Amino acid sequence: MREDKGGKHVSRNELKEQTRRQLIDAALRLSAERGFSAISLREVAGASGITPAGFYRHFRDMEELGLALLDEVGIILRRLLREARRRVSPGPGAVAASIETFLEFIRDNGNLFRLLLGERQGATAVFRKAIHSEMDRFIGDLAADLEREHTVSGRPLRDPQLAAEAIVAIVFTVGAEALDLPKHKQIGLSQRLIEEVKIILRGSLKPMRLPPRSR
Amino acid sequence: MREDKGGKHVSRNELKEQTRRQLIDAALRLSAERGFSAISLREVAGASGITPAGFYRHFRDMEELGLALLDEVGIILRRLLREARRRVSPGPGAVAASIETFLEFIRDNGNLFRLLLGERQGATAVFRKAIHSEMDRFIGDLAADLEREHTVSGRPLRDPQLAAEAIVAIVFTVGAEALDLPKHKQIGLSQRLIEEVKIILRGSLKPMRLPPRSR
DNA sequence: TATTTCAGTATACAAATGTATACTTAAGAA
DNA sequence: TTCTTAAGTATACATTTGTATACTGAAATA
Repeated sequence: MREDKGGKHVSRNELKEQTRRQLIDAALRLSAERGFSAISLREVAGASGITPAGFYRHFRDMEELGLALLDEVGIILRRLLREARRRVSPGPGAVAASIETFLEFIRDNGNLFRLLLGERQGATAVFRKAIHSEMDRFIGDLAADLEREHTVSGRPLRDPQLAAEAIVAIVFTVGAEALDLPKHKQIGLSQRLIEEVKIILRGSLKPMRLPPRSR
Repeated sequence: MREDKGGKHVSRNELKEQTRRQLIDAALRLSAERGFSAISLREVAGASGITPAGFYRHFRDMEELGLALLDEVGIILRRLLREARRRVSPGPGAVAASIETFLEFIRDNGNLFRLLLGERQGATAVFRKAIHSEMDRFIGDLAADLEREHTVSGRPLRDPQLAAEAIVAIVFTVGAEALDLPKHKQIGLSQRLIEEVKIILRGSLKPMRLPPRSR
């Protein structure tokens, strides 16, 4: 049995949960460099301080571990939107503030985002599907937010879903670039990102009613 | 030695080039399912009909093979823009036509695009860098095109580079989705894609000069 | 206290991997 | 024609991989 270092009475479930976390964290850490699909079951087990066979007490295989990681991504993404809603008051400057919040989250959870972005095409079909539904959910939530709150000078968006989709595509693409950039180079990136999101919002506004033209 | 099937006089260089192509094609074919980083040197060699050691007569390792694949991607991308310029006359409907051209190319070269998109975060740093410069080049070319040609009702774009960046992000993101979708489901996707690109172009237009407002 | 449960260990094995070495054999040069 | 070059082969080896089996010992349960 695996011993809890120093401690006494540790419930079995607690101990198991603890090991599970180690597996997840180790996988996350290892996948940062070469990507999740390139790391092996044995590596993860080793890095978590258990034997390869022990791995199977927690996950059937690496794919199942991967799905567990994706669950975490989902949680982070939802927290991200909640947080942004809490901190960012609508009005001018809201876009910039939201983007900053997003980039901050990306920095704090780099490895998770790397997983999300890196395994989007690779890996198995199950994996891809899981990632897509996570992204779709995020897009849907963002669309709802946009619909509810985003009106520029009283004009609502014509198609919040479409705008959300475009914004997410760009924000994630640029976010991925930001991930392996030294911090001082990220500033310019976030500026560009903000501009691009504004472009999308502007382009999504319902057209102004033009004053009737005299002929 | 490897024999050319049936034929007689085949120059050594020809034969080598032929094998090289087989390696490249095999790698492309194999990487379609699990992603390039998941395929082995032996697999590629085997699928090309040569022994593992023979591989080294062409590439130092898998990474070098990968870079050769990326070169091909670059060629395809440049051909894509050239073709689009040739077939699509400016004016209304140009966006839709360009997108259709793009999606067609993606379908015809699915595996190459999969490589480009799938390995964007994974793999080694060298790889990532190569992909990024390929993409940047594409963005630059597109920006030049936009600057030269895109004026909607006489209004030019404020920042073609920014618009191009946003468009490429979206087009590639959606294109990646399209890759593993049955053909009949791709139609809706291309509609959405067209809409989204239009949003960006609209949002990028230089603001109209408003008629002086009476106070 | 006696019994059961189960997270983790120890060991083993076949398969696949990247690479090194010496070789064959046809094309090309002398 | 003889000699050289080099694309591809044959073989071998140490590593790493995923997985199977029997096990240990502490926590949970009765």
